[in-house]
Amino acid sequence: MPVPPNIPRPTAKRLSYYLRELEAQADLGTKTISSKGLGERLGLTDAQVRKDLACFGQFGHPGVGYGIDELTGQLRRILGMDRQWTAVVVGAGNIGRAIASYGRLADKGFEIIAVLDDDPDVIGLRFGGHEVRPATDLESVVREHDVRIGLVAVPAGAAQRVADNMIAAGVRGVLNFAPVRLAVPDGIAIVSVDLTISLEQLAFKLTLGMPSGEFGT
Amino acid sequence: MPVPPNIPRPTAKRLSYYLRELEAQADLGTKTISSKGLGERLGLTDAQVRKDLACFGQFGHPGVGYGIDELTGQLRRILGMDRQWTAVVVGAGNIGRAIASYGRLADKGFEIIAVLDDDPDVIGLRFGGHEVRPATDLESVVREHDVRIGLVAVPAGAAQRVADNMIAAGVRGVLNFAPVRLAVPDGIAIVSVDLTISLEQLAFKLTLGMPSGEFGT
DNA sequence: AGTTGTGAACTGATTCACAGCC
DNA sequence: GGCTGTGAATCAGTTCACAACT
Repeated sequence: MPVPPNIPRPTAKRLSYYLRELEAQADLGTKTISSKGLGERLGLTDAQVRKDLACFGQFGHPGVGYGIDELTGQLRRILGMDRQWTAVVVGAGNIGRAIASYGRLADKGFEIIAVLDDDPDVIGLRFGGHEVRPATDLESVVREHDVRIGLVAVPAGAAQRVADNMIAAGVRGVLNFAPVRLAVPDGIAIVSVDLTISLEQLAFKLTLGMPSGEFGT
Repeated sequence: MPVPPNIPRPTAKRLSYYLRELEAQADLGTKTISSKGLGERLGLTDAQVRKDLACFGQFGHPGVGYGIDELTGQLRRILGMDRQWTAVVVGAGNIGRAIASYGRLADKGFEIIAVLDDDPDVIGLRFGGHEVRPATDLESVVREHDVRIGLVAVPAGAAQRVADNMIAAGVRGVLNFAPVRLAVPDGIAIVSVDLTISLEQLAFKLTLGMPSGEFGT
């Protein structure tokens, strides 16, 4: 079962949540979980869970449920979490520092190769074991370590330029924390996280009294 | 036009992005924008933009487009961005510090009333003008300032407990940065941001070579 | 000509419901 | 009895296409 076929977008979003929940269950020592059980913990129907997982093969056991270790392994493989990912952070402001200091990333297979900034006052400081290097090192860092992922943690005004530089240097995917939409060429993956927008969504739910659906928000 | 009717969920998610883009355009001095223009900048079709906005009334001008100031005002009102929101941050680790120091929030109408933590080594430190207070102050802070929003910036193991405390104290919406799904009672809004999941989604796109759709990811 | 607002058609996702298996 | 996998039915969101307006 080498490459999965065409996956519905909403399914793709839920996969990571399945994995997170399965790992939590594994820590609790549970060995098996049903689509109903998994769905309940995630606010999904049992049918939804089964349909999602069935996209990739049949790893359930009728009458029993899903083996947690087995399914975890499958999901890790599907999501690409069975390999190591290399990443570079540009921007050593508040967000960049928080990322650099966030230990859990390494456990999950994301290795931060370097943290860069162009502010001379910041270069040389250390965060989470990374000494901040000059932004001009970007290209050599990416090339030498074959870095695949770039994290944009600079202010909005610099974000597009930084992303362009990353991509020019060879990065294949960008995680953007700046509050702008970045234009990227075809074939480059992008995901954005915007604190202000998350807060706005929350405020909007509050003003409306919306039902608390979760995913992707 | 007091309360809007039932809004499709995907529309609700896009609203904040419309507002962000409109504000960016306003800064550039543009006065008017068409559904096509707005859609292009956000990776949406013109029809999509019009349908979304039409949910709330008719603020477009045939042959001309949408007045940027006018539409910005409407969206601010719809999203609840015309009022001030009060928030409290619990957890003064990496993420909590980054949030406390993030100046842009105040501009957007989100006022951080206090930053709390239960670690004696951290209490008393200052971040972004906030002195970290003991976590036991939560209830009094929320009651005294009628705080509506709670930001959970603690490790996974403490997140549910902190959220429960916030809600018991009177908070109405929770923005969760911990990598767990929080259970909240009906009527409480919740939005989650999980760095690991964002990175996983990105890695997944990379392994698949998926088209770069954007929203909610 | 350019653009909005909207019903109708279409596309895609979710839920239902049940056969087959443990 | 409990559970999965899946075709069929339903539901929701998007796109189309066009009348109305400037």
